[in-house]
Amino acid sequence: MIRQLKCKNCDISVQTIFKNLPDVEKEKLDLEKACNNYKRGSIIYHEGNRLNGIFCVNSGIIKLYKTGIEGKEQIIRFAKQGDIIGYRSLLSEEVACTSAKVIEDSVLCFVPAERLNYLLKNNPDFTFELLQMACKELGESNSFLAEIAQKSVRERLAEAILLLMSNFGLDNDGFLQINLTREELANIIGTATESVIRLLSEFKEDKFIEIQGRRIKLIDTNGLKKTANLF
Amino acid sequence: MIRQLKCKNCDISVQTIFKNLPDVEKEKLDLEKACNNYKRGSIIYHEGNRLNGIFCVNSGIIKLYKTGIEGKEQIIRFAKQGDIIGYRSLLSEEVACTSAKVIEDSVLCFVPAERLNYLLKNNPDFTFELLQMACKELGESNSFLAEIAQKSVRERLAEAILLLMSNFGLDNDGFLQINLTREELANIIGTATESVIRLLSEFKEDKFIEIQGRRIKLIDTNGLKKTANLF
DNA sequence: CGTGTGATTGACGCCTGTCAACGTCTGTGG
DNA sequence: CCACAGACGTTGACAGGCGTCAATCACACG
Repeated sequence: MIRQLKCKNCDISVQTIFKNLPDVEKEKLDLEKACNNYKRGSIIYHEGNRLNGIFCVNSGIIKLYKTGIEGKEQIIRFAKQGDIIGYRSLLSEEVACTSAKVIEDSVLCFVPAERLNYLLKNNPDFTFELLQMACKELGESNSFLAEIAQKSVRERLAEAILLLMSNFGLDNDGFLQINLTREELANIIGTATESVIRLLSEFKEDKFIEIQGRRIKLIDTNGLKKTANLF
Repeated sequence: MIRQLKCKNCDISVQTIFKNLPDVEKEKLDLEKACNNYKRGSIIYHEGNRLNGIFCVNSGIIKLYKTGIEGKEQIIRFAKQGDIIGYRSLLSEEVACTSAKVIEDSVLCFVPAERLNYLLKNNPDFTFELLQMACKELGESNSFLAEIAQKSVRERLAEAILLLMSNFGLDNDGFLQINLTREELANIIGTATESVIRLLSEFKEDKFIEIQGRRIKLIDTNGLKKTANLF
């Protein structure tokens, strides 16, 4: 447990779903929520768990994934500063359809289900914003589905790298601001680790990227776009 | 244009998202909505269109799909009696991310955006139900994503047939109550038409199904479940 | 220094997409 | 009523993308 963060003063650059709540609601929220540190590798919740609240990401990166045949992970999405996780299961009143694992040390604020339900009942604007968020996520999920179903592994990897760029950005040296293992990259696009390794080497030869361990430096995004069949 | 259907008396067996609205709201809805007949093959809206309302399916079947490279369709989902379509784009304030095409003659009720927004603003319960629906759909989309990314074409086809069964049911003779072309089946699971044809023949030889033109009769659902790696 | 995790490379072969040819059926127009 | 076009279904041949297996290397950590 770290010092309690105050929603009212929450100064993270990316705003959260709670940003438009009146101050009085934020204060009530502060009284009930719990903020915690999570180390890389920690599991926030497992697929099949029944959640009793949602988590708001104050810092760090979480991966949400489903476990398929023989334990192979399929990464569904990432959550970073300002995102919330667990809301889908809670709202649809189903058990969690993904597991959530920390891939970069994180601080998460836990909001109990009762408080969320209270907000939903008494703040129509809040509910509407959540609805909008869910619809956006649904659109992304649908797009991703079509990509995976129709494109080759090479195209998908190029596109995944571009997506990671637009989600997490580049640092001053042009490196992706998220570092994944080869296996995690493979689990985003649904392929084998070895395939990712071979294709990354090809992208390097094609001068699209440079590689330093897990860090990927973007050199030629247009080349990647062409490879991914995007225009 | 067919005779106006009345939400208040809407007697379709599957209830719609509007079911819990107070009668007074249903009456207002009736004054503004427009009901129409659509023939097989009609396009309701195209990917990229900006929608100015949503459609409620009174009867028939609609397919929602994205168009990929070289015009290849990827079917995202089907909508049948009681479902609504177009709400995702409208709520997220984006252009339509799919096209909607009639695959079985349909009657659709069109609800203008202004009326929907009015309902969202004044009926918190309605908004919440919509939120729940979006979250459920998101869960399905995520599951489907993992299936497609990780399973072989054979497994996916078996699973798709089972999904169609649970969505549309069987008639008295055990036939799926939805008839798709081989190409449409292929576009659900992201494969080539020829592959679907070959695999359907195999499933027939394995005594999982029987085939009469486009109609598929389920014989051994457990066999299909095993083939799909489901338990 | 041993252990474990992750990265890499090579060999191998099957699944599956593509291309081409042909059959079947339906609706349309002469 | 027949010819024809067009959509859909089927089958075969073929190649190559990509998954799998196995061996080796690199690196961190206790």
